[in-house]
Amino acid sequence: MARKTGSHAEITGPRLRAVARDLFARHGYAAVSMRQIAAGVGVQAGALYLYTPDKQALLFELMRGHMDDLLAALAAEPMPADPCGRLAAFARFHVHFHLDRPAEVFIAYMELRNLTPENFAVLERQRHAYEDALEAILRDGAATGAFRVPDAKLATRALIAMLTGVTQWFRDGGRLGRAEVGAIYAEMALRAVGA
Amino acid sequence: MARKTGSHAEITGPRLRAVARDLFARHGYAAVSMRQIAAGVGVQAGALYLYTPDKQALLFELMRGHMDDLLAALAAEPMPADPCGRLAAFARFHVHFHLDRPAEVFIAYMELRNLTPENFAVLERQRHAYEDALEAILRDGAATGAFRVPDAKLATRALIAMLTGVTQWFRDGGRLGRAEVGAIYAEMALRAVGA
DNA sequence: GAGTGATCTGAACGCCCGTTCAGTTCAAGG
DNA sequence: CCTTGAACTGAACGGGCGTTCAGATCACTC
Repeated sequence: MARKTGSHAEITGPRLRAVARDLFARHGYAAVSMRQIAAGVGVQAGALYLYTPDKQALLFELMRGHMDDLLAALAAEPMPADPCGRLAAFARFHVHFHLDRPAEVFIAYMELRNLTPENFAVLERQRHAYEDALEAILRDGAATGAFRVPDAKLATRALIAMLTGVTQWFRDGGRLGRAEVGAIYAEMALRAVGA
Repeated sequence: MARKTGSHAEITGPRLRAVARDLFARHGYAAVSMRQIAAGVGVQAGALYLYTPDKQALLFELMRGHMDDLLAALAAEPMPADPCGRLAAFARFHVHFHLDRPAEVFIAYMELRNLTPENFAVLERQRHAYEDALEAILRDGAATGAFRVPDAKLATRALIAMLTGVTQWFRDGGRLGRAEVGAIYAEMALRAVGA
């Protein structure tokens, strides 16, 4: 009964990843079964293994892909020369990027402990690379006197936590729009480091 | 082979909760089995049901207990009269309280989606009550002109996310001590709202 | 020292898990 | 029209899941 009309690898593959992403984000990696994912794709569980070696790879590829996108998008973001402008740009970028990908963000922050140690190490490196970009901005600003930060590493983590938190409450169609929210967060970030 | 020497309900009950807390925090609720918890307690799985009606209740009681403690501790915290002093006190309180309970904090932020809807509603009310305490400080400060916050609700969530983030990186014996970290976070919180 | 009841074991219940694979279907190429 | 092979099914594998419960054990009371 296989090979129904209109079923192709080019459709099933991406669909698998989309379904897995949404289910992992909603219920958590450990609580989602391959059979549930298969049902969402519209296929039997066995067929999933034509598109992924196992469940762990499905999770890892989702998370690594998200971090790849994040790092690439940050690199492509136009950055002003002065520390204040750069911090504001970073904050707006971070807020907008994360608001555009709520499912991926949820997974990226919640499922780290479900990665194998080797896969976890890869993600840690990527996360570190991203944090380094912000830390560099803060160190620059502290050096030029634009910012007052007692500890650049602490401030980096504090700001990222603050900015990422936006995904936990923001809903489209609410009281505030994305641009508005991004601007307010950028302003709070600047003030937090004494700009 | 039951009723070994030295086995008592007063020991097994609390021990069950401690083991469940640590395992839930480390591996996640969905990934931990009752048999694993029983092994940690030093008992067969069936015996756990003398101390909890089911796995869900175990999770819920841990989370509700944590929020009860949080709200009670906040109520008992001495608060200055002026908004700046209150915000600084709140920030230091939040950082210290959360650093003292890393396992509970992890569970409280990661396992909300594994609660039944009724249990989730209870936790939501408690979380809301806690956020309201901070929001009241920000509104007071905004009213007296001590703070500049375009949106008190947004600022509340931003600050709580920033402060709670401390648990994700702080380790005892590291470069910075608890009091130091609490002071820096308090300073960043004050600046973030334009104090 | 007999009896009681709290405490716990160990086996079982029905069910779901991730993964494998022989076999079936069918669009496309020759 | 026949062959091929990509795409998929459906059943099975061994194992773990949460929960229940009859029965065993033993500190304690009287």
